[in-house]
Amino acid sequence: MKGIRQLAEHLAISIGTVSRALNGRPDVNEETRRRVLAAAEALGYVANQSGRSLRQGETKVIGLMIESSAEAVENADNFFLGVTSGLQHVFTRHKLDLLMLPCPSDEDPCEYLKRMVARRVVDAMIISNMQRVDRRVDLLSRARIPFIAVGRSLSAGNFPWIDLDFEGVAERAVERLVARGHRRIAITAPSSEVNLGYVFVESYRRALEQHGLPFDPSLVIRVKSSEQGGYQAAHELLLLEDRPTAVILIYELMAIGLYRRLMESGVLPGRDLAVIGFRDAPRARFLQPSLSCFRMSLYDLGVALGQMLLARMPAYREFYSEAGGNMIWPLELVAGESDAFQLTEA
Amino acid sequence: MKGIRQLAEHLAISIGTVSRALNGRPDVNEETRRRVLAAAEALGYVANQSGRSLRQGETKVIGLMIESSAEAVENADNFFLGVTSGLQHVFTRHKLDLLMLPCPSDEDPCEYLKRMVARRVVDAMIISNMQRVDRRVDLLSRARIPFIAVGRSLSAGNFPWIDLDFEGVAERAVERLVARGHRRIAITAPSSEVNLGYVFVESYRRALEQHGLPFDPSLVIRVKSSEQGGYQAAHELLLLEDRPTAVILIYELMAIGLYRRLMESGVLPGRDLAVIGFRDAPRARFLQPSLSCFRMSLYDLGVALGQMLLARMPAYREFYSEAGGNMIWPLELVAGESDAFQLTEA
DNA sequence: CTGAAAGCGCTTACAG
DNA sequence: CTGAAAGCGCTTACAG
Repeated sequence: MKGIRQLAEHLAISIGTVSRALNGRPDVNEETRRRVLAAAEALGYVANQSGRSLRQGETKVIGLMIESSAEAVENADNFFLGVTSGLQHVFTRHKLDLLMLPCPSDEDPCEYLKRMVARRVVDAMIISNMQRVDRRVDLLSRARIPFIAVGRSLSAGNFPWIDLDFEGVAERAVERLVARGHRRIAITAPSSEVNLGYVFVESYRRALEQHGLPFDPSLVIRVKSSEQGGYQAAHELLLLEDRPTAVILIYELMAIGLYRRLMESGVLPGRDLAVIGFRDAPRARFLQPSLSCFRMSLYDLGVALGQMLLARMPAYREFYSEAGGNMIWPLELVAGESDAFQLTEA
Repeated sequence: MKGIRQLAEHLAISIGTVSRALNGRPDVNEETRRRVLAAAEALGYVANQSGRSLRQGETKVIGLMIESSAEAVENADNFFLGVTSGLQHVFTRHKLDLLMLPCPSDEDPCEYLKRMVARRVVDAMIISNMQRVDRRVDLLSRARIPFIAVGRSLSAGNFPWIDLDFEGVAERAVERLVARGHRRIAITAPSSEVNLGYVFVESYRRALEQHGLPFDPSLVIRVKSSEQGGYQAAHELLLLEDRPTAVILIYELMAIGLYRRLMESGVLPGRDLAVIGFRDAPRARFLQPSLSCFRMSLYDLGVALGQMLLARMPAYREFYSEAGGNMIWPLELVAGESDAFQLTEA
């Protein structure tokens, strides 16, 4: 089946009526609609998206931009696939399709986005991996493309985002460790300019302050957000003169490499060093001793992102309360054995 | 900047000339072309994709279908992000964009694909997660959409695919284990209808045969392709009456769960049980003792997939030799300590 | 309730 | 080398 014209000819009615029937317009005879739908089904007709998009000025596609940098490829823990389900749950109701736009690692993310937006392949965008200063925010704002970001950024005053509750994580982790007698608490931070690193370190600094503990820059260990980074972090940690008694990790998979390096040196997590991980990851669940970490539902985050995005789109606004511009996504502590010991005064 | 019309007005020339200049047609005055390109750049004009697609009958988009089932979300080891880079490397040359089409977990993959194809959002498709009988092959063949599959299937006589060398993996794994004195060699297989499970088990059966070993169905342990599956596999393996002395794993991350369960029972991989993993995964590199497994380049696989796909597309055929319909992708053995011991006669 | 027609933004024969 | 015009497949006021 080629186009609507062929379908109309086959039914011996006009293309206008076919279109109206297919699109559920009320002003169509029910018998006619039935015939049209049956014929479309039988002949496998589905409207050409380019034709629709061109006419309607919208594509019915939402884009999720992801970056396939070498680091991401090696280490991403399928954060996005998880979020995707939740997003689709929301979008499906409105017959919107979600497409993932992978930015090639050798292309500037902002240029890539500009190209995709200008070509009008999507009606709205979800961006993530927010940088401290992120030109994409400006780009999308100026182009008036509805968008939502997974993560805060210093860029622009006011744009919609949902970010993980790094403050809460840092606060509860520090509190928990302090309660167990720790005074020298290290933290890992990403070596890149991704904004969450800054947010996390700052939250940690404030949490220490609340407990009257000094902030020691040498305890902020900057490494790649990967298992290798975790290994490296443990390595650096072991070399510190006045070795910390606890460490808080920023990235879910770091724990695996960290454990490995610690054990090579006979340092046992949960006995010689308290470890608190970040997001609960399936891969990390098998760690021994079990890792204290924070849990969240990627699916629910996806749903929230989807709803907040649609609330910004004129065509769907009515279905969703604006619900403010942005949101801090809570994480729940999952207590493990990796920080269960009480530190005895050395 | 809205459309080509505005750009043409601004330059006081016709839209035809603007289009030709932008598309690099030779029949344009160089001075004119320069002006057009400069204005487009300055005003941020990029051709609306719907307009182009409609006129040209092609979208310049290649789709990569991925399935975001719960299992995939939990466990996929970013196979696709890795392949993506290689694909883009090939597509970029032809100004083709790669989009990932995530099939919602509650939608039938074949229906989803049908919808995407009928809407004409892509010019060609890459499909994967091939089922034993996969209706998508038929669908795409009949719709005459160029496509390539990552994986074989029993469906249809002749369609283009690249699959991993399960035969070679099974052969070399068995050979290696036999050389170390093993006679009872277990294997894990996926519990689903995914075709690679069948291929792998059959290859294993043949490899045993070559060494005069009997095929014992109880040594084929069917579990989910995940870490949890690996844990489960170890559990079942330990319960076997005549316990095997070696096991070959089908999925990269299984090793993590398997190690965990073995160690809980005081069974040490590489001493009490020989283990050979499948694809080398970053996460598995930290296993202790180090895992013998097979390595491949996802990037190179992506390049090969991209080239083979373009060879099937009339518009790009000339740049690529057809190079046969399909291909077995080799994997290289990475020897570790998990199977390094010689089995002494019990 | 239905049909005829316009037009979304582009590219491309066709004239000149 | 450039312009005017047709037409890709749709949807949607507008008549009737």
